[in-house]
Amino acid sequence: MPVTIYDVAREAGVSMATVSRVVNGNPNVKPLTRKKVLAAIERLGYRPNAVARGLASKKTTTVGVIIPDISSLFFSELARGIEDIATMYKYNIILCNSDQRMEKELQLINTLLEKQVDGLLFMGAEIKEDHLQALTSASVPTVLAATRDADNTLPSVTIDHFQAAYDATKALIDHGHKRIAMITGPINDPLGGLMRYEGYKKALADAGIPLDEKLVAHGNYFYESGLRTAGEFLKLSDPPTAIFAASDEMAIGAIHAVQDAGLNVPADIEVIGHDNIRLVEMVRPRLTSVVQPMYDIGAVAMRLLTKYMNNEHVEEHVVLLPHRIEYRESTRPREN
Amino acid sequence: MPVTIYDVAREAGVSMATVSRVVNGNPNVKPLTRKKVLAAIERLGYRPNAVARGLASKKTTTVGVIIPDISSLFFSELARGIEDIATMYKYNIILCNSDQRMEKELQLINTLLEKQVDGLLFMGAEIKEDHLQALTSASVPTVLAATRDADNTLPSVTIDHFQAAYDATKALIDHGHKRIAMITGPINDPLGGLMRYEGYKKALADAGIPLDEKLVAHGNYFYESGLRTAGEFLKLSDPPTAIFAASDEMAIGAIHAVQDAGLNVPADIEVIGHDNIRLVEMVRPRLTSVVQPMYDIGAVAMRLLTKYMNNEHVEEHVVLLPHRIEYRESTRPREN
DNA sequence: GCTCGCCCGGAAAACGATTGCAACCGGGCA
DNA sequence: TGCCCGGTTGCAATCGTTTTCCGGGCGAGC
Repeated sequence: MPVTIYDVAREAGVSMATVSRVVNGNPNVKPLTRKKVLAAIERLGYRPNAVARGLASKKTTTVGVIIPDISSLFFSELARGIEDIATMYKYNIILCNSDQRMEKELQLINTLLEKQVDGLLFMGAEIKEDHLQALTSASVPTVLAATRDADNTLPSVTIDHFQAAYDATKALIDHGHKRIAMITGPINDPLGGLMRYEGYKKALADAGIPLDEKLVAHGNYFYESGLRTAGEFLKLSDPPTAIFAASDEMAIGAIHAVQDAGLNVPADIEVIGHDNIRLVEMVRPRLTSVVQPMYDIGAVAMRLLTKYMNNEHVEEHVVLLPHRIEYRESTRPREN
Repeated sequence: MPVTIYDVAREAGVSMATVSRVVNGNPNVKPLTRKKVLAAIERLGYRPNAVARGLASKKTTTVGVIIPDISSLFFSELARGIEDIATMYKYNIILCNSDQRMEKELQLINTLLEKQVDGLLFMGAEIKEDHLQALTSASVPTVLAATRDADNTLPSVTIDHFQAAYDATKALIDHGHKRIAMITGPINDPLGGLMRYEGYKKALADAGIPLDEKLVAHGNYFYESGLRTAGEFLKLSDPPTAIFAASDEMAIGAIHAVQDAGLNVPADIEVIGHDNIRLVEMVRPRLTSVVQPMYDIGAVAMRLLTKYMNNEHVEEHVVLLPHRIEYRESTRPREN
C-alpha cells in the first residue's frame, strides 16, 4: 500500500493541509513545520499521487500531442522541440500517432480530452470542420504545429510555405533554368502539397516561364516517390534541368534517379529539397534545401501553448517562422 | 462546467452506479436501461473524466516511455512500434527524452510513477543500481527495450549483439579481409559499445587474425563520428580493407570518408553498418547492414509489458529477437 | 400461494489530493 | 487588560469516478 499524504500528516503530527502546502511550496508554513514535514516525507518515501492531485486541482500538467508519424525524420525532430520546451515548463507529453487519418485524429482528440490534458498540440495535414469542432468541444487550448487551418481560427506555428517554394524556384530560375520540375506533396495537403506548388507556379509566372504540367508530380514525401517520379521526368523528350522537391527524401530520391540515369548532379541537373532534415548532410552530393526549422516550430508551438494554458496574453496567434535556403553541392555555386 | 456522470444519471433517471456500468460495459444492466443511459449521454455530450476514473480504479491506462532521444532515427522507429501496440491495447504513452543522462532518467522514472502510469518502458544504455532501485520503488511493471541490465533481473527485449557483431565481422572475414576496422559505440554502452566489440574480437580470434588496436575506434553513433574516425583509419600506413560500424550513420560516414579519399566502396573497401535504419536505402552505394528490428523490439516490448500489467503469465522475461545481415552494394557480392 | 434465488439498480464509501474558511496564537498598541 | 492583526494551521467539503454491499421485485418451483 503506497504512502499517502495522510500518512505523512500523521507521521509529522500535522494536518493533510499542511503537508499539501509544503509539497506545493506554499509559503504560509513555518520553517520548523516545513522541516518536520519534509523529514516525514523523506522517512516514509512519500510520492505525491498526480492523479489525485489532478482531480482536486483540475490540472494534470500533461499536454496531448497528435502527430502523423513519430518515426518520420521530420516529425520526430518537431516532437523533440515540443518535448524539450514541455519539460522546461514542467509538462509531460502524451504522444499519439494519427497517420493523418481523420477518423483516428478525431478519436485521439477525444481520448486526450478524456484524460484531461491541459493543452493540445496538433500536427497533421488538413484541418476540417470536424477537427475544429472536436478541438473546441472542451475548453482546452490548442496549437497547431507545422499546419494551419483554412481561416486561421486556431493558433499555429509554421513557415511561409508559399514564399519558401517561391524562393527555391526563384533560385533555380536565377541559375538560368527554364525547365524546372517540381515534385510536390499530395494535393490534399494544403501546405506541403498545395502552397508549395502555388509558390512554384508564381515564381515561374513572374519569370515568364510557362507552366508545363508534365514537369509537375505529386509524391508522398518518401524517398521512393522521389526516385520514381524523377525517373519519369528523365524519360521526357524534353527533360528538366532542375528539380525542386517538397521534401528532402524525395529530393534525394530524385538525385539518385538522375545518377542512375548516368547524369550528374549538379552539373546536368540541379536539385533542391525542402525541410533540411539531418539527412541532407549524409548524402553525396549534399543536398541544397529550404530550411524549415522543425525543432523550433515544435518549441515555439509548445511555448505558445504554455502561454495559453497560463492565460497569458499573446499578441499574435498565427506565427510564421523564418525560412532560408541552405546551399550545398546539389546546386551549382552561385555567381555572386 | 463539464457534464459529469451525475448529470447523466439525473437526465436518465438512474443512479451514477448504473451510468458507470453502462459506460464500462458491465453486463448487469437491462437493455432498456442501457438505452436510456446511452441516450442521455448522447444528449448531454458526456465525456468520462479519466482522471477521476484513474483515482477510483487505480488504473490510468497510460504507460511511461523513457527514450534517449526521439529525434534519432533508431529510437523513433522503436517508439512507433511501442505506440502502435499500446494503442492496440488501449494504452496511451507518456513520452520522455532522457538524453541518456542518468540524473534525468531517475527523475523521469519518479515523475512517471507520480503520474501513476500502469507500466514503464525504458530505453537507454547502461542500467545501474540506482535505476533498478528507482524502477522497483513502486510496483509497476517495467520492460527494457533495446537494453538489458547486467544480471537480467528486469524483463527486456533485444537482439544478440554479440552474435550480430560476430556475424558481421565473420562476413567480412569470409570475403578475404585481414585488416578489418571497427567503429564501435561508446565504452559505457554495454550493448552497442561493448558487446559488439566483443563479437568483433571473437570473430577475429576465431579466424586467427590478430587484433590491431589501431583499427578500433569509438564513435557516438552519429554520422560525423563515422566520417572522422574512418578518415583516421585511412591515414594509417596499413589501412583497413573493410570497416564494420556499430551504427548505420557511422557506416555511411565511413563510406563518405572512403569516397572523399578517392577510393571506391566496395571495390577498395567494404563497409557494413548496424541497425538497418531506413537511411541505408537512401545512399549510394546502398549500405549492407545488420538488421536490428527496431519496430519489432518496441512492439514486442510493449506487448510484454501489457502481459505484466494484466498479470498474465510470461514464460521468458528476457527475449532475444532474431537478427540477420541485409546485403547491399557497400559489400561485394558473395561467392555462393 | 409461498419461498428462494437471481437480476438490476441504488446508496454510499472509498480513491488521494487541494483549498476556502475558520480558528488559534502571540504580540503590539491603546 | 482588552482588542486587533497577521501569520499558521486544521477542518471538512470537493473533485468525478468505481465498486461493494444491499435490497426490492419478479419468475419459477413445489
